[in-house]
Amino acid sequence: MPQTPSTRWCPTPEQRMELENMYRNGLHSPDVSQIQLITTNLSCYGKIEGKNVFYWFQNHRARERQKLRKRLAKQLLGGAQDADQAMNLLSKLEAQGRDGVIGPASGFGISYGYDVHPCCRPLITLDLFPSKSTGLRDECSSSSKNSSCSTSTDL
Amino acid sequence: MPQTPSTRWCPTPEQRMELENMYRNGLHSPDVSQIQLITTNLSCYGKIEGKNVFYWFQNHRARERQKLRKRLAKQLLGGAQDADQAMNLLSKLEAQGRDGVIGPASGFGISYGYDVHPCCRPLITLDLFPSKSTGLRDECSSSSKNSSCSTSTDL
DNA sequence: GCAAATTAATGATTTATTCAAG
DNA sequence: CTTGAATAAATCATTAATTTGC
Repeated sequence: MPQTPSTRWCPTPEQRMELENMYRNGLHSPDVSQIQLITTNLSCYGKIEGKNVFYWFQNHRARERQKLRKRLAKQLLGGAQDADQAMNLLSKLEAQGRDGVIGPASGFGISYGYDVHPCCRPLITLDLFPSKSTGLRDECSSSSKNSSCSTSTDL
Repeated sequence: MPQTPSTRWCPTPEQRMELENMYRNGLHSPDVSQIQLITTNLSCYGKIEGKNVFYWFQNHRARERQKLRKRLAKQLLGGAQDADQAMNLLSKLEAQGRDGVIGPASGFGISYGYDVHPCCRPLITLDLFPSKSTGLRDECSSSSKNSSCSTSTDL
């Protein structure tokens, strides 16, 4: 390697402070002209380019969000309230389901054997969607994990 | 409210993950039999009913659509004024950077004496986000702490 | 105190999504 | 069904903190 001539931008404290202030003040996704303006103004503190600003905001958004999300996810593990108005539409569903062919009898409308087993295997890619995958991308990568689990998959 | 009378379904992380995976894999609108199958399979992770699955997909569709729509509206409408906005961001930014904005920032190299700000004044609250504010729903918006500063916004 | 080694932060790239146009 | 536009998520890579042994 020749020089490794400072391959990546390193914000000065002033630059960082300004950026953080802007973010805190509500500027989370600056558009191009805003980025240009920011860049111009921050350049007096040191070398900086538009893409640096762009990346900074992108990374900051992502990391703030991930930080926040982790906290919420770990703390909020439960929370049920509010009656479900769902019943209304559910009737529609049930009606359809009745006409359906699959379930032996167990309509999925109400009640169920709910035991919170950590037992089953991922069924993510079960063959639920037959009409989608005509080779645009590698849709169902992996998959085929169809692990029983009471699947009366008699499709 | 120590009771939370289980009025509303609360997906387990596994259930949510599975649902999101299915959605991502292209299943946006499962029909009744698919919903039945999903419900049966996910029930091993905890209590779940067909209507929950149905509503989950419905809400997820709506929510995704809203998210994206918001974004588009923000960019296209907000930037339409200058006609310069709806560009490819990065290419523009890179071009800007390559053109050299100011100079090789002489003086922020390795020495850790970050006292390099004898030039600019606070530009934190410059008028970067005047009327767009992107605050369609989240963000704190507000801002507007425009501290005079007389930034000649001469970009 | 100081550097080599290790770990944590964070800038920059790549990848996978989304809905909508064509 | 394919492609366009635009991320945000995931990942890679390099810089800064820190730990450690001397």
